[in-house]
Amino acid sequence: MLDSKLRFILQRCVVFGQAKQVHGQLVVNRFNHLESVLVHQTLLLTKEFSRNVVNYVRRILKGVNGLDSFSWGCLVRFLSQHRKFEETVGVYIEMHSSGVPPSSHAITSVLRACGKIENMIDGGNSIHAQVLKSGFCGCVYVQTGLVGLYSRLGYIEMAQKAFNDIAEKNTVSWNSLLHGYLESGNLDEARRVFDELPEKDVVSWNLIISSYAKKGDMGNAVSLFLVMPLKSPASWNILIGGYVNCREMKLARTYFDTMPQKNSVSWTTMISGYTKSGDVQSAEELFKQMSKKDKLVYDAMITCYAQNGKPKDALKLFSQMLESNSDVQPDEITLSSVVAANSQLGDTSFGTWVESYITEHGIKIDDLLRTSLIDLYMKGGDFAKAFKLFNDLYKKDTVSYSAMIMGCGRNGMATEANHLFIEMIKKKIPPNLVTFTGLLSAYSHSGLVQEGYKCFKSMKDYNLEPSVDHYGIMVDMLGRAGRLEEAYELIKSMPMQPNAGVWGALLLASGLHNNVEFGEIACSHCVELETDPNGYLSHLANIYTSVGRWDDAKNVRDAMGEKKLFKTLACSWIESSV
DNA sequence: ATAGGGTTAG
Repeated sequence: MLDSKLRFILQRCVVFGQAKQVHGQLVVNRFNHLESVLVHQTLLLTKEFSRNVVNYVRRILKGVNGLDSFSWGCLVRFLSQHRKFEETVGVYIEMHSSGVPPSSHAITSVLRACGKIENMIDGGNSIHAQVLKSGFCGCVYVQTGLVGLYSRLGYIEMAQKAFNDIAEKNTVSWNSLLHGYLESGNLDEARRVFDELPEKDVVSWNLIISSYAKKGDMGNAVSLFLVMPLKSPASWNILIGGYVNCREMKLARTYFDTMPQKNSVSWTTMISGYTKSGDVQSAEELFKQMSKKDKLVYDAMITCYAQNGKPKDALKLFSQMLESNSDVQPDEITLSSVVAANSQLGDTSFGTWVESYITEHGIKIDDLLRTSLIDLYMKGGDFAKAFKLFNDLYKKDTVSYSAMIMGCGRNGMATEANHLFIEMIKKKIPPNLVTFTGLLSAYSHSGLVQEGYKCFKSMKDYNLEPSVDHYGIMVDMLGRAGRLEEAYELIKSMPMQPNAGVWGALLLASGLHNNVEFGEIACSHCVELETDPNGYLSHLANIYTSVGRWDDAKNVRDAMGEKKLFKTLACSWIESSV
């Protein structure tokens, strides 16, 4: 009787944020057995993740005498719900080694966490073994947790086996299996499971629809969407996401505008869609309309600016994010975009700021953030720092190698670039177009034409088709070396239309070697391709001057600013060059 | 159990 009254009072107190005072009273009055209620209530009422709450609960758990399976389970579940998966596993292990038997909540939560961590199959297996010993092997929730674990880690046969063992399967069990087939890419089998599913709920529908949407099969996605009996906001968001992936922003917008209950996922999806299609203005409009902005929306908008050549706007928004006293705090994802923005501005000093910010706020530096820092330091010429960060990478990949090689390329460090390239090939890390941009510019800056040529030719060995930019670098390299004829031949052999950059490289080289013939050809193309031709024309005029053709130089200078005149000039040059 | 944010070139 007393207990139930106390329980009630306790709950009210926690609601009013007085957990700590109540806890003191409990200890003084030796009502320690009620501490688990306190833990439970505290965690239940904590909607946002809070480090303080976790520390507080852990302190209580450490102080509790005797086994409190329930409280530990609450904490494990809390961590898992807030996506702190490594910590979930850590606390579970701590609980286990304290001799506390796991509750079913603890098991399902830790299984979920294992499924979200890469290479956690061993951990998952040992928990599976514990389940078999624990007496929870007949519990649907735990068994379903096992299906989910194997599904997420990609062991679909194991998932199917765990599923078969469930005596009374519920919809969640079915959905977990469905998820497994979708993850393994077996859409046909997934569809079979879906069709067999006795009581489809909104998640079953969302799962199958999202797999069609991910594949870009919007026809199937929409027709299922239309017939599903009850739509959740997620259903709408899945469709919007599907259209975003197909770059069908108009259609995405139609669904976004018609959906009855937009949530912040809907807004973020739209903003990142506009980011990818370069429509900063539409993204900005949506962002401004949003009333309650969460961290992910801020991230999306900062990235939008950073990826669309507006690094200053990215930084402005970032400082707004820091100033707002709400609960949006930057993390490693925010910072990777912010660092990228600073790289564009060439502000290396920012690196120092970020690094101290990271230490102060306990943000973990992951490989993506590290890669953006590498780029920042390489651009700023702080090679020692960049190489240190590079060596600290947990897993070096195409992007991080390319960032290094690009940095070497910019700074004419051909030996280092080549060394890095050989290393990545040895490690079977596939190079991409960016890698070769870096490599070629390294050779170009060092005047290593032979090596550059070989490198350019080798692109096809990696199934890479050189882009306009690669041709541009090659033309620049050959041209600087005085091999203008070859450069011109290369341009003529291009499978795509040369752009102003390519012709500009030839023009520049013609200037370096006072070559009128190629200078005229190159200039005429540049003039055709660009709206403002004066820079090119002045280059050409200089070439004429350098060979003593004063009249021609004067003609060209007169033509500057007069569209008609240079058009006629351009025509005559093109004719004469054919 | 389903839906949203990140790094390398131009």
